Amino acid sequence: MPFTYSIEATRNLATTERCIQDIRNAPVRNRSTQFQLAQQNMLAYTFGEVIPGFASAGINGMNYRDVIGRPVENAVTEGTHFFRDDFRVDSNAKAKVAGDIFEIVSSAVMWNCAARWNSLMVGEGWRSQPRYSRPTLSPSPRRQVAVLNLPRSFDWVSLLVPESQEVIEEFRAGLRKDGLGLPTSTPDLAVVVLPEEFQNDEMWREEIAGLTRPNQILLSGAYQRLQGRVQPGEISLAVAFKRSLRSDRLYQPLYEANVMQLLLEGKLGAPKVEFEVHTLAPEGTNAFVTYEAASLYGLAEGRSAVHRAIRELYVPPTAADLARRFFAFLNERMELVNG
Amino acid sequence: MPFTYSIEATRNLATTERCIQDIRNAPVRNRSTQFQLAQQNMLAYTFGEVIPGFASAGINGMNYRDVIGRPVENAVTEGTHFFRDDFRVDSNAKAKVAGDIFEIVSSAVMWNCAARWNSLMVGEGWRSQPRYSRPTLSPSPRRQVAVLNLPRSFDWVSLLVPESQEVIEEFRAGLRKDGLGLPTSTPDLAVVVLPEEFQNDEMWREEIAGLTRPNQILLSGAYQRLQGRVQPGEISLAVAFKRSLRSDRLYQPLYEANVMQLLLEGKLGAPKVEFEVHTLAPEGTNAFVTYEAASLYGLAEGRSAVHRAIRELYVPPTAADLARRFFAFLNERMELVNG
DNA sequence: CGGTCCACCGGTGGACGT
DNA sequence: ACGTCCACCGGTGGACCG
Repeated sequence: MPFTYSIEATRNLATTERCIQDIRNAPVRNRSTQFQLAQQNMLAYTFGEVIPGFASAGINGMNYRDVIGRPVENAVTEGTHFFRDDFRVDSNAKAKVAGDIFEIVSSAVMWNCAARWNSLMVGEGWRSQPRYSRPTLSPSPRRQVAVLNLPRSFDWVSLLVPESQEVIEEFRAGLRKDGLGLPTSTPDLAVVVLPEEFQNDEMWREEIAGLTRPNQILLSGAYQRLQGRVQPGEISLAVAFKRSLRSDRLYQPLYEANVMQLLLEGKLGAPKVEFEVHTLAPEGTNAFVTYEAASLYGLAEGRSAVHRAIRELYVPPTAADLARRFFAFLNERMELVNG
Repeated sequence: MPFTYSIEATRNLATTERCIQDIRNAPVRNRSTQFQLAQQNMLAYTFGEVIPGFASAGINGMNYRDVIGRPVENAVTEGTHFFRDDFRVDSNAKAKVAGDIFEIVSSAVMWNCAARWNSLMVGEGWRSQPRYSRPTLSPSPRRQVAVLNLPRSFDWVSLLVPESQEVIEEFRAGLRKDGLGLPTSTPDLAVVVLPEEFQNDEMWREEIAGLTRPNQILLSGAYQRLQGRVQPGEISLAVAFKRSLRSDRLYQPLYEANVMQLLLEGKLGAPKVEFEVHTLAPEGTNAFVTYEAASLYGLAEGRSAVHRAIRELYVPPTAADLARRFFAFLNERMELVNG
């Protein structure tokens, strides 16, 4: 499965494995979709043997926006090849798939970073290909992490150990008496401290070679292994991925960060909740200003150590930059965990 | 200008007044748009002599979703008439225009409600056509209101009197020292107490007959008259309009309501900030749950009188329902203003 | 008049439940 | 198989600025 479109590779695909599915004779009720962008097949096609940042220097250092755009590009090439002038997909289809791909590929990059990091933490040394500078934090198996790409409809509270969930539940019970609530949703990705019971599992130290369907399932299902096993202070990082920004599309992360900070810092005594937003097209500077907003919870309490709700709006230039930055983050943040 | 498409009316339009503008020979840079939905012309065409809720019984009681959909429907009819098979607009064009139309038409309905309300408040009695039940609050010129459809890029803080803006500025200055901020944006619409200097102006008591271009300008520019003249406690209602909902598109109002509550209630001593969301297609019940969220500011302070950030998610069945509900709101809320 | 910015939302691929 | 739900974002018309 090639990163660069290959007519030979495409020809060898079973129709169910193709990036474009012709559904003109099996339409979805109430939709006019003629061709589907089979997003999981697209990932397997373009990234089946490639994880950016852990591939060739050419890909690791390639403009990340172009890397992320490649699956749709390849799919359109395939669709045009098979269906010529009949082929058409709505811009909203590309938008949806491009967004999911940015999230899934970035999660995979961070998954491999975590694998490499964990391998160092258990005393296996620092892998050298491709080369990243070795973190300086003193290794400890207790400082391993898990990268969790969280699914649609998720509630990040379900990651927490039962005792912590109960604290939140009691708090909510009080609110419910007044017809109020404080629903939680989710960031796209969470980095958590690897619970003790998994610290000898090799799977958390294995870099994946590509986003084959089995590896997609491994990464997208990883969260299930950790539900109910994370301490409030062990949610080390939350990330929202937005391929491009619009001024009205900035607020789900901003709001969720505020809620996480109220519950984790305010009710559960956790240290600062690190929540960041990644994008490839910020479209102006307004978003950077919006994300300077102070965390409302800290403000209202009149605390001295008020901080931003969103720690940073990050625009990864290349996959290698994303990886380097994540290693640096781990090197700093994991010092909080007793080695 | 007919609510129902009329080939005769269309024929009499100058090309600059048409709902569809052919820009194939004058394309916008970096866009592939062939035909523009001229939204202001569309409003003038379909609502030039009609304000729903203040029109015929047929329109006032018509499904509001259909009312709001009419301008795009008429425009597509026009485009098909003039350009046959060449005519095409992207779904995102319809989406943008439909959203703005929902906002502008709903603002016009509420503008006329305010006019009728104000006329009662200055002692002119209760207009009877079309019939709405007479509010019971005792009339006072000081209880007049202004309905402000706020523009893109607006900052609601600019409505406040200078002294209040200064309080907020000082608060922000303190935050800036730590590299923090608390930027404000805006609801789509604000209902404010009419400042004393305007309480004899007739314009605030005049119902408009339709959304002709001059009337569009009157309504969209009204906010300029009140900037710097509103007391913190006089922002009576904030509204966000969202024609349809998606789970990720709920949060700008939710966040902005929280910020307004922190600043107006917390820093400026205003009573409860009423912020609501209107939609025509909630798509499930999830949004109702999301909007049960307690206001974070009140929560953190541990106050007794905690309330929701968003008071209600409202789905107007008809324009008459929207009008009735707004009259009822004014009847209740304006009691806070000394008569 | 051209370029930039703003905030609009509907069409989507996949997960899940019946 | 089918229906419902979820959260993805890019193409827009107009305001504003130089």
